[in-house]
Amino acid sequence: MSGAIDYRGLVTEGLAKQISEKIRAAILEGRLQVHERLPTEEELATRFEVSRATIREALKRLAAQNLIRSRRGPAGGNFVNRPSREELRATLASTATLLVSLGEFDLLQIAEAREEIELACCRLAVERRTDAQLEALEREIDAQRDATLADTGFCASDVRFHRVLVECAANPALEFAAAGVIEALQPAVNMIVFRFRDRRQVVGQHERIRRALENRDAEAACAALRAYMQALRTQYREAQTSRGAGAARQSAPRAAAKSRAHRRA
Amino acid sequence: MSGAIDYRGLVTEGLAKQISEKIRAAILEGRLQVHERLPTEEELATRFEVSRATIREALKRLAAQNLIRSRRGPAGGNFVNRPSREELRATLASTATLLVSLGEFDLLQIAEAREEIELACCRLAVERRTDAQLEALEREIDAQRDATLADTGFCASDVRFHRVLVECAANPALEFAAAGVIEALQPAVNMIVFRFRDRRQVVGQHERIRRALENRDAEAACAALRAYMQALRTQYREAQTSRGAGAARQSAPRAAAKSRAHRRA
DNA sequence: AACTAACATTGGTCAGACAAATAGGCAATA
DNA sequence: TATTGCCTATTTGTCTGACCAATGTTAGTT
Repeated sequence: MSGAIDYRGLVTEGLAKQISEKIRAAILEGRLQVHERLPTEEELATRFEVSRATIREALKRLAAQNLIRSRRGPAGGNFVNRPSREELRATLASTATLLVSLGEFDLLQIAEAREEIELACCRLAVERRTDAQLEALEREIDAQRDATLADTGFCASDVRFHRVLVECAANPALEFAAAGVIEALQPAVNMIVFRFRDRRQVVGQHERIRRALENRDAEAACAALRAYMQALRTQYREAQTSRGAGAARQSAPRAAAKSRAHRRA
Repeated sequence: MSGAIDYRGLVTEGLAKQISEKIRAAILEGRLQVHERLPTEEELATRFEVSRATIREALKRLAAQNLIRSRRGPAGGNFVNRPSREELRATLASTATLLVSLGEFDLLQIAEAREEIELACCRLAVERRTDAQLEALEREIDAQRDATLADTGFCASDVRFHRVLVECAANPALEFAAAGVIEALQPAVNMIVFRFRDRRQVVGQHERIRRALENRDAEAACAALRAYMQALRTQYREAQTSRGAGAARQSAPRAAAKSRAHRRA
């Protein structure tokens, strides 16, 4: 009969991977506290009965996830890291950017997701925004009014404006969810914006949003955000259609590289 | 004069890290296509003028991010990975779980974020849901009605129900944003739910949501979701207050471990 | 007391070797 | 013919042992 043997369950993964999983689990389950020091690499090698090179490969995996940091010297070693907000935001944004560059998301879908999340933020923000945040928004608006500002600088300021808007909602979890979606747009926006963006319109909508937050007027804030997103969507569509021919030329080398590549996996 | 020397720009980071960044950049910028094969470790070592061990540590960093996969043998090598949706969801959920376990997020904040995002999904879902998705929701509801289902199974089904709900919105970007926030709750919910969860109430609200999606009634769907979240919040609060004494006892060993740990960094 | 130099500890890198997996070719066998 | 066993080349996985580099400690010197 065919069910007589359990074909699965073989441990085929490398030692380094297994070890990194074990340490990772220890961190996630709290058996290793933040800022606690791991045993030295030598001792880990002894305890796991593998060589130090294998331990180091395992530790590199964790370091890549910012779960540990390492220092040399007598007081050195490998320490459990407390990931900072900024690092996590960067990780998230990088993942999201990768997804966009692989073509997993449509720009219009991202815009829709942004609209929904930022609308929620607007509703919460009118209650919770601080004066300092209002000033931060104002600073970005001022920066965006500067006609000598380069396009990349304008886009960066745009992203910062919306990041502050999300922060006004005073909900780290929502901030976390929004970070990927907002930052993922930046490179795409940068590619499009150089020709199509109407700065005055954008600044005007930013100004409307800021004023609505100041007056704690949720309706006005949402309306302004909707207008902003509507304009953004229109610009995307214009850019997409007008880039049709250029995009085909640009993507040709990639296709060639793809067929040349060894794809034996 | 003081500007004669450029004091910055010293490379203090390890070779492995620098190399992994270079390869990572090549992937993100499209110079390495998905499924394309990297040079062999030996050749990379030659080209970068480092040892193979260093190359391997660099590759491990990328492997930890699921950017590459490796296979042995003549047709083997290191290949650029196309991250699957499922892997990314797992990565996101793991990051979110870490944040929760580090106490970065309050459960009530997560609930608020979930409510906002899932409300948006409900509004979109009533227009876009498919019959297959309705059936998937129905299946989870049936599973949740089974009184013999263990608590962990009930929670898992609950998470799946809401995941399908998010999928109904037919927006991958929104799905991406929601994944972390929803899955981050699972372990916390598991810890709380064993005593406090009223299954019938949960199932009833799930049923209301499903029916509202079936009838494409956005108002009803949102109302049911709000009720679900309200109940969840109440349960959190009950659990938090009633766990006051027990939590103190549970956290004692951790505090001891913390003071015992070498925190020389 | 303050500075200096040697020392010990620990991660970072290197070199070379062998083990293990895997594809392809080749021959023996039913 | 089709299957099986075996050999070989290639590439990643792991091991060993060594030395380099950073850094806190400590003893010695001024």
